[in-house]
Amino acid sequence: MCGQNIQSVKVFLPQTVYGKGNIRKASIKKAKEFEDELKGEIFSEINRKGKNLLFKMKSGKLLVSHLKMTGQFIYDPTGKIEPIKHTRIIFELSKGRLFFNDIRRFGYVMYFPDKKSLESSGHFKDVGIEPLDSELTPEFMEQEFKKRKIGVKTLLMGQKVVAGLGNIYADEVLFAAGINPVRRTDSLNKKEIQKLHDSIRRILTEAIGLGGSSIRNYKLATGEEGSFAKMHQVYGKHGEPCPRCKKKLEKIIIGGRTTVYCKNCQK
DNA sequence: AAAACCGCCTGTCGGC
DNA sequence: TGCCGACAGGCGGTTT
Repeated sequence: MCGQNIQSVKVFLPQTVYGKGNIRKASIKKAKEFEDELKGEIFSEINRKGKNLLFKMKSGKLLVSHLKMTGQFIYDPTGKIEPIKHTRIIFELSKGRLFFNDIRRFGYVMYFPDKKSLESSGHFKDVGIEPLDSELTPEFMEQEFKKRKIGVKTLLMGQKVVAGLGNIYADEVLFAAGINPVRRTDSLNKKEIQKLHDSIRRILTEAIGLGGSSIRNYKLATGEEGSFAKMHQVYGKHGEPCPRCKKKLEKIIIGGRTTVYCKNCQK
């Protein structure tokens, strides 16, 4: 896909290309702007920051995308694949087409004219350190944990300190570390934070190796399914016996999200 | 100021 | 069989 020229762009769902905070202010004009600005551009590189995708054009123009729950990019070099009911954007390329599909309309693809405008937008101001980055040290975590009075799962789910953990991995990591998800971050001691840090590294590394979790049809870019779901210890298993102590796994709601943990093993 | 809560979305599934 | 409510969850915006 990189090196390809964009012949034309068609936005089918205008809210897909709105800026942060402008989702409600529907405007067809903005979609037209998006289409016009990208016409003739050439894809040069694709990167990732937390859960965001960053597409860079040869001219310096940028696209920032978040897939949220159900978004997907499909590149079809043959040009034979047809759009589906949930196709929100089509990029006509010099060779084939790129689709942005999204069933639930949470995802977006935002346009920025250059790096400076992206920076000044503050779009990434709440995206913290990558969980597998060597900069995410136990010492850094301890320092961040100390200055907050929120539950440890809430912190892991928010992206401000650690970027990229969602509901599945927050639950799995806390189980592995033996930490109760409602524990306040400022109550965790050095040893617990060390264990949490190690669990984050171990579980994410393993999950990536297995291609992720692929619950409910989520797939890899290749169309294959990840197999980490087989390794889940607690996610989606409330009512079942704890794999460690055999006591019943509990289900609670934290921040509106289902949380499964073992009352006995997670202190 | 910080933390908790709400709303956006549609497909799927269980219960009646 | 079909309807209908509950559920799935990232995270910005709003309320407490």
